[in-house]
Amino acid sequence: QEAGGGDDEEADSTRAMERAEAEAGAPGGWPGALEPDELDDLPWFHDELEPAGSSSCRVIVHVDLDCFYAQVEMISNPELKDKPLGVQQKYLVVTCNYEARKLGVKKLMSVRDAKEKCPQLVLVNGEDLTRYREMSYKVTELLEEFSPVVERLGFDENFVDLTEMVEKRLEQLQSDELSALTVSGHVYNNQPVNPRDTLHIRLLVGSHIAAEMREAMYQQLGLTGCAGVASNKLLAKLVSGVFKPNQQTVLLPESSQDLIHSLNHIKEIPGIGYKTAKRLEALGISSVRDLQTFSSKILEKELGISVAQRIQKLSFGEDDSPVTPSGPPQSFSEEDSFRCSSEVEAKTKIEELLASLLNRVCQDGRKPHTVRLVIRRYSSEKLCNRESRQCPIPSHIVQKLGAGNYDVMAPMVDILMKLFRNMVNVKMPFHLTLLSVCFCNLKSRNTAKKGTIDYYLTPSLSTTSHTGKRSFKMKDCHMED
DNA sequence: TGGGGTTAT
DNA sequence: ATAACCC
Repeated sequence: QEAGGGDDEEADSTRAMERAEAEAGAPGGWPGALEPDELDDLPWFHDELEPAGSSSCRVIVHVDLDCFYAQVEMISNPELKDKPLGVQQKYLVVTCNYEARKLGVKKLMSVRDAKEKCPQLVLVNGEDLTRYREMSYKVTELLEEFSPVVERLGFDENFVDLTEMVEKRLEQLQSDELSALTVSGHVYNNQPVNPRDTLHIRLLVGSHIAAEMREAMYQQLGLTGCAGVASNKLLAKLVSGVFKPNQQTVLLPESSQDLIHSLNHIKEIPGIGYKTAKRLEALGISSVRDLQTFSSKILEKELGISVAQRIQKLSFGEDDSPVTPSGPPQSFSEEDSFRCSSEVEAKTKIEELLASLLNRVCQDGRKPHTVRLVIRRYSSEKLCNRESRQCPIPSHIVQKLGAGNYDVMAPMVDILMKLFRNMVNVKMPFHLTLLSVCFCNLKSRNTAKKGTIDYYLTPSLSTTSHTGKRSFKMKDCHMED
Protein backbone atom coordinates (compact mmCIF):
# COMPACT_ATOMS: atom_id res chain seq x y z
CA GLN A 1 0.00 0.00 0.00
CA GLU A 2 3.04 2.27 0.30
CA ALA A 3 3.95 1.81 -3.32
CA GLY A 4 2.27 4.96 -4.55
CA GLY A 5 4.23 7.62 -2.70
CA GLY A 6 3.17 11.19 -2.04
CA ASP A 7 0.92 11.72 -5.04
CA ASP A 8 -1.27 8.79 -4.18
CA GLU A 9 -2.08 10.17 -0.75
CA GLU A 10 -3.65 13.19 -2.38
CA ALA A 11 -5.59 11.16 -4.89
CA ASP A 12 -6.78 8.76 -2.23
CA SER A 13 -8.06 11.54 -0.06
CA THR A 14 -9.81 12.95 -3.11
CA ARG A 15 -11.49 9.64 -3.80
CA ALA A 16 -12.45 9.35 -0.15
CA MET A 17 -14.07 12.78 -0.37
CA GLU A 18 -15.93 11.81 -3.50
CA ARG A 19 -17.25 8.70 -1.83
CA ALA A 20 -18.29 10.62 1.26
CA GLU A 21 -20.10 13.05 -1.00
CA ALA A 22 -21.77 10.23 -2.90
CA GLU A 23 -23.02 8.64 0.26
CA ALA A 24 -24.10 11.94 1.77
CA GLY A 25 -25.86 12.81 -1.48
CA ALA A 26 -28.17 9.81 -1.24
CA PRO A 27 -31.05 10.66 1.07
CA GLY A 28 -30.41 8.59 4.15
CA GLY A 29 -27.25 7.02 2.73
CA TRP A 30 -27.42 3.70 0.87
CA PRO A 31 -31.04 2.79 0.21
CA GLY A 32 -32.08 -0.07 2.40
CA ALA A 33 -29.82 -0.79 5.36
CA LEU A 34 -27.28 -3.39 4.39
CA GLU A 35 -27.54 -6.69 6.19
CA PRO A 36 -24.27 -7.95 7.75
CA ASP A 37 -23.86 -10.53 4.99
CA GLU A 38 -24.26 -7.82 2.40
CA LEU A 39 -21.45 -5.68 3.75
CA ASP A 40 -18.98 -7.02 1.21
CA ASP A 41 -21.37 -5.83 -1.47
CA LEU A 42 -20.13 -2.30 -0.93
CA PRO A 43 -18.16 -1.06 -3.90
CA TRP A 44 -14.56 -1.95 -3.26
CA PHE A 45 -12.90 -0.13 -6.11
CA HIS A 46 -12.74 3.44 -4.83
CA ASP A 47 -9.67 2.70 -2.76
CA GLU A 48 -7.76 0.83 -5.44
CA LEU A 49 -4.25 2.02 -5.99
CA GLU A 50 -3.25 2.73 -9.53
CA PRO A 51 -0.28 0.84 -10.95
CA ALA A 52 3.03 1.73 -9.35
CA GLY A 53 5.07 4.15 -11.39
CA SER A 54 2.12 5.94 -12.92
CA SER A 55 1.22 9.28 -11.47
CA SER A 56 -2.21 8.78 -9.99
CA CYS A 57 -3.57 12.20 -10.93
CA ARG A 58 -3.92 12.50 -14.65
CA VAL A 59 -4.94 15.53 -16.67
CA ILE A 60 -7.01 14.52 -19.68
CA VAL A 61 -8.59 16.71 -22.35
CA HIS A 62 -11.46 15.67 -24.57
CA VAL A 63 -11.71 17.69 -27.77
CA ASP A 64 -15.02 17.58 -29.61
CA LEU A 65 -15.50 19.41 -32.91
CA ASP A 66 -18.76 21.30 -33.43
CA CYS A 67 -21.05 19.63 -36.01
CA PHE A 68 -17.98 18.38 -37.82
CA TYR A 69 -19.33 17.38 -41.25
CA ALA A 70 -21.27 20.64 -41.51
CA GLN A 71 -18.15 22.63 -40.64
CA VAL A 72 -16.15 20.84 -43.33
CA GLU A 73 -18.89 21.59 -45.86
CA MET A 74 -18.97 25.27 -44.86
CA ILE A 75 -15.21 25.49 -45.33
CA SER A 76 -15.53 23.87 -48.77
CA ASN A 77 -18.28 26.27 -49.75
CA PRO A 78 -18.32 29.50 -47.69
CA GLU A 79 -21.63 30.54 -49.26
CA LEU A 80 -23.25 27.96 -46.99
CA LYS A 81 -21.92 29.69 -43.88
CA ASP A 82 -24.88 31.85 -42.91
CA LYS A 83 -27.53 29.40 -44.10
CA PRO A 84 -29.18 26.54 -42.21
CA LEU A 85 -27.21 23.56 -43.46
CA GLY A 86 -27.79 19.83 -43.15
CA VAL A 87 -25.55 16.98 -44.23
CA GLN A 88 -27.52 14.20 -45.84
CA GLN A 89 -26.82 10.49 -46.10
CA LYS A 90 -29.60 8.60 -47.88
CA TYR A 91 -32.81 9.95 -46.37
CA LEU A 92 -31.24 11.11 -43.10
CA VAL A 93 -29.87 14.47 -42.02
CA VAL A 94 -26.93 13.06 -40.08
CA THR A 95 -25.74 16.41 -38.76
CA CYS A 96 -26.43 20.10 -39.26
CA ASN A 97 -24.97 23.47 -38.38
CA TYR A 98 -26.20 25.66 -35.52
CA GLU A 99 -28.29 27.85 -37.84
CA ALA A 100 -30.31 24.75 -38.66
CA ARG A 101 -30.47 23.62 -35.02
CA LYS A 102 -31.96 26.98 -34.03
CA LEU A 103 -34.74 26.23 -36.52
CA GLY A 104 -35.49 22.83 -35.00
CA VAL A 105 -33.39 20.43 -37.06
CA LYS A 106 -31.88 17.60 -35.03
CA LYS A 107 -29.12 15.11 -35.72
CA LEU A 108 -30.30 11.91 -37.44
CA MET A 109 -33.66 13.45 -38.35
CA SER A 110 -35.26 12.18 -41.53
CA VAL A 111 -35.03 14.52 -44.51
CA ARG A 112 -38.81 14.73 -44.58
CA ASP A 113 -39.12 15.84 -40.95
CA ALA A 114 -36.22 18.25 -41.33
CA LYS A 115 -37.68 19.92 -44.44
CA GLU A 116 -41.02 20.13 -42.71
CA LYS A 117 -39.50 21.83 -39.66
CA CYS A 118 -37.25 24.03 -41.75
CA PRO A 119 -38.22 24.52 -45.42
CA GLN A 120 -35.19 26.79 -46.07
CA LEU A 121 -32.81 24.02 -45.01
CA VAL A 122 -29.93 23.59 -47.45
CA LEU A 123 -28.82 19.99 -47.86
CA VAL A 124 -25.49 18.66 -49.06
CA ASN A 125 -24.74 15.00 -49.62
CA GLY A 126 -22.29 13.56 -47.12
CA GLU A 127 -22.18 9.92 -48.16
CA ASP A 128 -18.58 10.22 -49.36
CA LEU A 129 -16.52 10.57 -46.18
CA THR A 130 -13.19 11.29 -47.91
CA ARG A 131 -12.92 15.00 -47.06
CA TYR A 132 -14.23 14.46 -43.52
CA ARG A 133 -11.72 11.67 -42.95
CA GLU A 134 -8.85 13.78 -44.23
CA MET A 135 -9.78 16.76 -42.07
CA SER A 136 -10.28 14.43 -39.11
CA TYR A 137 -6.71 13.17 -39.34
CA LYS A 138 -5.40 16.73 -39.70
CA VAL A 139 -7.02 17.50 -36.35
CA THR A 140 -5.51 14.41 -34.72
CA GLU A 141 -2.09 15.24 -36.13
CA LEU A 142 -2.33 18.82 -34.87
CA LEU A 143 -3.16 17.53 -31.39
CA GLU A 144 -0.30 15.03 -31.56
CA GLU A 145 2.06 18.00 -31.85
CA PHE A 146 1.05 19.03 -28.34
CA SER A 147 1.47 15.54 -26.92
CA PRO A 148 1.86 12.27 -28.83
CA VAL A 149 -0.71 10.44 -26.70
CA VAL A 150 -3.87 11.09 -28.71
CA GLU A 151 -6.82 8.71 -28.94
CA ARG A 152 -9.43 9.18 -31.64
CA LEU A 153 -13.11 8.50 -31.02
CA GLY A 154 -14.96 8.59 -34.29
CA PHE A 155 -13.96 11.30 -36.76
CA ASP A 156 -14.69 14.31 -34.58
CA GLU A 157 -13.45 13.54 -31.08
CA ASN A 158 -10.00 13.11 -29.57
CA PHE A 159 -8.63 12.46 -26.10
CA VAL A 160 -5.19 13.78 -25.18
CA ASP A 161 -3.28 12.84 -22.02
CA LEU A 162 -1.81 16.14 -20.82
CA THR A 163 -0.31 14.82 -17.58
CA GLU A 164 3.32 15.06 -18.67
CA MET A 165 2.87 18.39 -20.44
CA VAL A 166 1.28 19.87 -17.33
CA GLU A 167 4.14 18.62 -15.17
CA LYS A 168 6.68 20.26 -17.47
CA ARG A 169 4.81 23.56 -17.46
CA LEU A 170 4.54 23.51 -13.67
CA GLU A 171 8.31 23.13 -13.43
CA GLN A 172 8.78 26.20 -15.62
CA LEU A 173 6.35 28.39 -13.67
CA GLN A 174 7.66 30.82 -11.02
CA SER A 175 5.86 30.89 -7.68
CA ASP A 176 4.36 34.36 -8.34
CA GLU A 177 3.03 33.18 -11.72
CA LEU A 178 1.66 30.10 -10.03
CA SER A 179 -0.36 32.02 -7.46
CA ALA A 180 -1.77 34.28 -10.21
CA LEU A 181 -2.85 31.35 -12.32
CA THR A 182 -6.41 31.59 -13.65
CA VAL A 183 -8.65 29.25 -15.57
CA SER A 184 -9.17 29.39 -19.30
CA GLY A 185 -12.86 28.92 -20.09
CA HIS A 186 -15.56 27.72 -17.71
CA VAL A 187 -15.23 25.87 -14.41
CA TYR A 188 -17.96 23.27 -14.00
CA ASN A 189 -20.52 24.31 -11.39
CA ASN A 190 -18.65 27.62 -11.03
CA GLN A 191 -16.69 25.87 -8.32
CA PRO A 192 -14.12 28.20 -6.69
CA VAL A 193 -10.50 27.38 -7.43
CA ASN A 194 -8.22 26.71 -4.51
CA PRO A 195 -4.78 28.04 -5.55
CA ARG A 196 -3.09 25.88 -2.91
CA ASP A 197 -4.66 22.66 -4.23
CA THR A 198 -2.17 21.03 -6.57
CA LEU A 199 -4.95 19.10 -8.34
CA HIS A 200 -6.75 22.37 -9.08
CA ILE A 201 -3.55 23.94 -10.34
CA ARG A 202 -2.77 21.04 -12.69
CA LEU A 203 -6.26 21.14 -14.16
CA LEU A 204 -5.99 24.92 -14.66
CA VAL A 205 -2.75 24.43 -16.56
CA GLY A 206 -4.61 21.79 -18.57
CA SER A 207 -7.32 24.31 -19.37
CA HIS A 208 -4.72 26.64 -20.86
CA ILE A 209 -3.32 23.88 -23.03
CA ALA A 210 -6.87 23.05 -24.15
CA ALA A 211 -7.39 26.69 -25.12
CA GLU A 212 -4.15 26.64 -27.12
CA MET A 213 -5.31 23.48 -28.89
CA ARG A 214 -8.63 25.03 -29.84
CA GLU A 215 -6.90 28.20 -31.00
CA ALA A 216 -4.49 26.16 -33.15
CA MET A 217 -7.40 24.20 -34.65
CA TYR A 218 -9.09 27.44 -35.59
CA GLN A 219 -6.01 29.25 -36.91
CA GLN A 220 -4.54 26.32 -38.83
CA LEU A 221 -7.64 24.40 -39.93
CA GLY A 222 -10.52 26.85 -39.51
CA LEU A 223 -12.37 24.50 -37.16
CA THR A 224 -14.17 25.26 -33.92
CA GLY A 225 -14.90 22.82 -31.13
CA CYS A 226 -15.40 22.20 -27.46
CA ALA A 227 -12.97 20.86 -24.90
CA GLY A 228 -13.33 19.31 -21.48
CA VAL A 229 -10.48 18.98 -18.99
CA ALA A 230 -10.72 16.49 -16.12
CA SER A 231 -8.83 13.73 -14.32
CA ASN A 232 -10.03 10.86 -16.55
CA LYS A 233 -11.52 10.19 -19.98
CA LEU A 234 -15.09 9.67 -18.79
CA LEU A 235 -15.23 12.95 -16.88
CA ALA A 236 -13.35 14.87 -19.59
CA LYS A 237 -15.85 13.68 -22.15
CA LEU A 238 -18.88 14.47 -20.03
CA VAL A 239 -17.63 17.92 -19.09
CA SER A 240 -16.65 18.90 -22.63
CA GLY A 241 -20.30 19.05 -23.61
CA VAL A 242 -21.47 21.31 -20.79
CA PHE A 243 -21.03 24.60 -22.67
CA LYS A 244 -21.81 24.06 -26.31
CA PRO A 245 -20.64 25.37 -29.25
CA ASN A 246 -17.01 26.42 -29.26
CA GLN A 247 -16.41 26.63 -25.50
CA GLN A 248 -14.47 24.69 -22.93
CA THR A 249 -14.98 23.56 -19.36
CA VAL A 250 -12.73 22.21 -16.64
CA LEU A 251 -13.98 19.85 -13.94
CA LEU A 252 -12.48 20.14 -10.45
CA PRO A 253 -12.55 16.87 -8.47
CA GLU A 254 -15.05 18.10 -5.86
CA SER A 255 -17.71 18.52 -8.54
CA SER A 256 -17.37 15.11 -10.16
CA GLN A 257 -20.40 13.67 -8.35
CA ASP A 258 -22.52 16.63 -9.41
CA LEU A 259 -21.47 16.06 -13.02
CA ILE A 260 -22.22 12.34 -13.06
CA HIS A 261 -25.55 12.90 -11.31
CA SER A 262 -26.50 15.57 -13.83
CA LEU A 263 -27.12 12.69 -16.23
CA ASN A 264 -30.78 11.74 -16.33
CA HIS A 265 -30.24 8.15 -17.38
CA ILE A 266 -27.51 5.51 -17.33
CA LYS A 267 -27.63 5.31 -21.12
CA GLU A 268 -25.99 8.74 -21.14
CA ILE A 269 -22.85 7.27 -19.57
CA PRO A 270 -20.37 6.64 -22.40
CA GLY A 271 -19.62 2.94 -22.24
CA ILE A 272 -23.18 1.93 -21.41
CA GLY A 273 -24.76 1.25 -24.74
CA TYR A 274 -28.19 0.24 -25.98
CA LYS A 275 -27.98 -3.41 -24.98
CA THR A 276 -26.53 -2.92 -21.52
CA ALA A 277 -28.99 -0.12 -20.77
CA LYS A 278 -31.88 -2.43 -21.64
CA ARG A 279 -30.56 -5.20 -19.42
CA LEU A 280 -30.01 -2.74 -16.59
CA GLU A 281 -33.53 -1.39 -16.95
CA ALA A 282 -34.83 -4.94 -16.66
CA LEU A 283 -33.11 -5.01 -13.26
CA GLY A 284 -34.86 -1.80 -12.26
CA ILE A 285 -31.77 0.34 -12.77
CA SER A 286 -32.37 3.59 -14.60
CA SER A 287 -30.63 6.43 -12.78
CA VAL A 288 -26.94 6.83 -12.10
CA ARG A 289 -27.63 6.44 -8.39
CA ASP A 290 -29.56 3.22 -9.03
CA LEU A 291 -26.42 1.80 -10.63
CA GLN A 292 -24.10 3.15 -7.91
CA THR A 293 -26.11 1.52 -5.14
CA PHE A 294 -27.04 -1.75 -6.87
CA SER A 295 -25.56 -4.97 -5.48
CA SER A 296 -22.18 -5.57 -7.13
CA LYS A 297 -22.57 -9.32 -6.79
CA ILE A 298 -25.92 -9.47 -8.54
CA LEU A 299 -24.67 -7.11 -11.24
CA GLU A 300 -21.66 -9.37 -11.82
CA LYS A 301 -23.91 -12.39 -12.13
CA GLU A 302 -26.16 -10.61 -14.63
CA LEU A 303 -23.58 -8.94 -16.85
CA GLY A 304 -20.37 -10.80 -16.17
CA ILE A 305 -17.64 -9.56 -13.88
CA SER A 306 -15.87 -7.49 -16.52
CA VAL A 307 -18.80 -5.38 -17.71
CA ALA A 308 -20.33 -5.17 -14.23
CA GLN A 309 -17.22 -3.81 -12.55
CA ARG A 310 -16.43 -1.46 -15.38
CA ILE A 311 -19.84 0.16 -15.63
CA GLN A 312 -20.34 0.38 -11.88
CA LYS A 313 -17.05 2.26 -11.64
CA LEU A 314 -18.22 4.50 -14.46
CA SER A 315 -21.37 5.29 -12.46
CA PHE A 316 -19.14 6.82 -9.78
CA GLY A 317 -17.22 8.81 -12.36
CA GLU A 318 -14.25 6.48 -12.05
CA ASP A 319 -12.43 5.43 -15.21
CA ASP A 320 -8.87 4.19 -15.15
CA SER A 321 -8.72 3.37 -18.86
CA PRO A 322 -5.63 4.93 -20.42
CA VAL A 323 -5.58 7.30 -23.37
CA THR A 324 -4.43 4.79 -25.98
CA PRO A 325 -2.67 6.35 -28.97
CA SER A 326 -4.76 5.49 -32.01
CA GLY A 327 -1.99 5.69 -34.57
CA PRO A 328 -2.90 4.84 -38.15
CA PRO A 329 -6.22 3.05 -38.73
CA GLN A 330 -6.54 -0.71 -38.12
CA SER A 331 -8.96 -1.12 -41.00
CA PHE A 332 -10.38 0.58 -44.07
CA SER A 333 -13.92 0.00 -45.15
CA GLU A 334 -16.47 1.37 -47.57
CA GLU A 335 -20.13 0.61 -47.33
CA ASP A 336 -23.34 1.51 -49.09
CA SER A 337 -26.86 0.86 -48.00
CA PHE A 338 -29.09 0.08 -50.98
CA ARG A 339 -31.49 -2.58 -52.10
CA CYS A 340 -29.94 -5.51 -53.84
CA SER A 341 -31.59 -8.72 -54.96
CA SER A 342 -29.34 -10.05 -57.69
CA GLU A 343 -25.78 -11.27 -57.94
CA VAL A 344 -25.07 -8.80 -60.76
CA GLU A 345 -26.16 -5.82 -58.67
CA ALA A 346 -23.98 -7.08 -55.86
CA LYS A 347 -20.97 -7.48 -58.13
CA THR A 348 -21.35 -3.97 -59.55
CA LYS A 349 -21.53 -2.47 -56.05
CA ILE A 350 -18.62 -4.54 -54.81
CA GLU A 351 -16.49 -3.29 -57.73
CA GLU A 352 -17.41 0.28 -56.83
CA LEU A 353 -16.56 -0.13 -53.14
CA LEU A 354 -13.36 -1.98 -53.97
CA ALA A 355 -12.14 0.70 -56.37
CA SER A 356 -12.41 3.38 -53.66
CA LEU A 357 -10.77 1.14 -51.09
CA LEU A 358 -7.83 0.37 -53.35
CA ASN A 359 -7.18 4.09 -53.72
CA ARG A 360 -7.21 4.54 -49.97
CA VAL A 361 -4.95 1.58 -49.34
CA CYS A 362 -2.58 2.91 -51.98
CA GLN A 363 -2.39 6.26 -50.19
CA ASP A 364 -1.75 4.68 -46.82
CA GLY A 365 1.30 2.73 -47.89
CA ARG A 366 0.62 -0.28 -45.70
CA LYS A 367 -0.84 -3.45 -47.16
CA PRO A 368 -3.95 -5.30 -46.00
CA HIS A 369 -3.58 -9.05 -45.57
CA THR A 370 -7.26 -9.77 -44.96
CA VAL A 371 -10.42 -8.84 -46.83
CA ARG A 372 -13.97 -9.00 -45.49
CA LEU A 373 -17.38 -8.75 -47.07
CA VAL A 374 -20.30 -7.61 -44.94
CA ILE A 375 -23.99 -7.81 -45.79
CA ARG A 376 -27.22 -6.80 -44.15
CA ARG A 377 -30.28 -8.85 -45.05
CA TYR A 378 -33.69 -7.32 -45.38
CA SER A 379 -35.74 -8.53 -42.42
CA SER A 380 -37.74 -5.61 -40.99
CA GLU A 381 -36.84 -6.76 -37.47
CA LYS A 382 -33.44 -6.86 -35.83
CA LEU A 383 -31.48 -3.69 -35.92
CA CYS A 384 -27.85 -4.31 -36.65
CA ASN A 385 -28.17 -7.71 -38.30
CA ARG A 386 -24.97 -7.96 -40.20
CA GLU A 387 -23.17 -11.03 -41.41
CA SER A 388 -19.62 -11.22 -42.67
CA ARG A 389 -17.13 -13.56 -44.27
CA GLN A 390 -13.42 -12.88 -44.41
CA CYS A 391 -10.35 -14.53 -45.84
CA PRO A 392 -6.64 -13.89 -46.26
CA ILE A 393 -5.58 -11.97 -49.34
CA PRO A 394 -3.26 -14.28 -51.35
CA SER A 395 0.31 -13.06 -51.00
CA HIS A 396 0.83 -12.65 -54.75
CA ILE A 397 -2.05 -10.15 -54.74
CA VAL A 398 -0.81 -8.40 -51.60
CA GLN A 399 2.49 -7.76 -53.36
CA LYS A 400 0.80 -6.05 -56.31
CA LEU A 401 -1.16 -3.73 -54.05
CA GLY A 402 -0.02 -0.13 -54.11
CA ALA A 403 0.33 1.04 -57.68
CA GLY A 404 -0.98 -1.39 -60.29
CA ASN A 405 -4.53 -1.38 -59.05
CA TYR A 406 -6.00 -2.80 -62.22
CA ASP A 407 -4.06 -6.04 -61.86
CA VAL A 408 -5.61 -6.64 -58.48
CA MET A 409 -9.15 -5.52 -59.29
CA ALA A 410 -10.26 -8.70 -61.07
CA PRO A 411 -8.83 -11.30 -58.66
CA MET A 412 -10.10 -9.31 -55.67
CA VAL A 413 -13.61 -9.15 -57.13
CA ASP A 414 -13.37 -12.92 -57.64
CA ILE A 415 -12.46 -13.46 -54.00
CA LEU A 416 -15.23 -11.15 -52.81
CA MET A 417 -17.84 -12.88 -54.96
CA LYS A 418 -16.81 -16.21 -53.47
CA LEU A 419 -17.32 -14.73 -50.01
CA PHE A 420 -20.65 -13.40 -51.24
CA ARG A 421 -21.86 -16.78 -52.47
CA ASN A 422 -20.66 -18.34 -49.21
CA MET A 423 -23.11 -16.11 -47.34
CA VAL A 424 -25.93 -15.77 -49.85
CA ASN A 425 -27.55 -18.66 -51.64
CA VAL A 426 -27.84 -17.03 -55.06
CA LYS A 427 -30.09 -19.83 -56.34
CA MET A 428 -32.73 -18.67 -53.90
CA PRO A 429 -34.37 -15.26 -53.88
CA PHE A 430 -32.64 -12.80 -51.53
CA HIS A 431 -32.97 -9.20 -50.47
CA LEU A 432 -30.01 -7.29 -49.07
CA THR A 433 -29.98 -3.72 -47.79
CA LEU A 434 -26.25 -3.15 -47.39
CA LEU A 435 -22.90 -4.20 -48.80
CA SER A 436 -19.57 -3.37 -47.24
CA VAL A 437 -15.99 -4.26 -48.09
CA CYS A 438 -13.30 -4.05 -45.44
CA PHE A 439 -9.51 -4.32 -45.64
CA CYS A 440 -7.83 -5.15 -42.37
CA ASN A 441 -4.80 -6.86 -40.87
CA LEU A 442 -2.67 -4.05 -42.24
CA LYS A 443 1.07 -4.61 -42.32
CA SER A 444 3.83 -2.21 -43.06
CA ARG A 445 5.41 -2.70 -46.46
CA ASN A 446 8.96 -2.86 -45.28
CA THR A 447 11.74 -5.35 -45.49
CA ALA A 448 12.34 -5.74 -41.78
CA LYS A 449 14.14 -8.98 -41.07
CA LYS A 450 14.34 -10.96 -37.86
CA GLY A 451 17.01 -9.75 -35.50
CA THR A 452 17.24 -6.24 -36.94
CA ILE A 453 16.19 -3.06 -35.17
CA ASP A 454 13.39 -2.59 -37.72
CA TYR A 455 11.97 -5.99 -36.87
CA TYR A 456 11.48 -5.11 -33.24
CA LEU A 457 10.14 -1.65 -34.08
CA THR A 458 7.53 -2.96 -36.50
CA PRO A 459 4.22 -3.59 -34.73
CA SER A 460 3.13 -6.17 -37.27
CA LEU A 461 6.25 -8.24 -36.74
CA SER A 462 7.40 -7.80 -33.16
CA THR A 463 5.58 -9.38 -30.24
CA THR A 464 3.86 -6.12 -29.25
CA SER A 465 1.46 -6.51 -32.15
CA HIS A 466 -0.43 -9.41 -30.66
CA THR A 467 -0.56 -8.05 -27.13
CA GLY A 468 -3.01 -5.50 -28.43
CA LYS A 469 -0.80 -2.58 -27.43
CA ARG A 470 0.59 -0.07 -29.85
CA SER A 471 2.55 2.44 -27.91
CA PHE A 472 4.15 4.36 -30.74
CA LYS A 473 3.18 5.84 -34.06
CA MET A 474 3.91 4.32 -37.43
CA LYS A 475 5.03 7.66 -38.77
CA ASP A 476 7.85 7.66 -36.23
CA CYS A 477 9.30 4.46 -37.61
CA HIS A 478 10.97 5.80 -40.77
CA MET A 479 10.92 2.48 -42.52
CA GLU A 480 12.14 3.05 -46.05
CA ASP A 481 12.95 0.09 -48.20
C1' DT B 1 -31.28 5.41 -39.15
C1' DG B 2 -25.63 6.35 -42.17
C1' DG B 3 -21.04 5.42 -43.00
C1' DG B 4 -17.82 4.80 -40.67
C1' DG B 5 -14.59 3.00 -36.60
C1' DT B 6 -12.75 0.00 -32.04
C1' DT B 7 -12.14 -3.95 -28.70
C1' DA B 8 -13.68 -8.31 -26.48
C1' DT B 9 -15.28 -12.96 -26.75
C1' DA C 1 -17.52 -14.44 -36.88
C1' DT C 2 -20.17 -12.04 -33.93
C1' DA C 3 -21.41 -8.80 -30.49
C1' DA C 4 -20.83 -4.98 -27.98
C1' DC C 5 -19.29 -0.23 -27.81
C1' DC C 6 -18.19 4.76 -29.90
C1' DC C 7 -19.07 8.80 -33.24
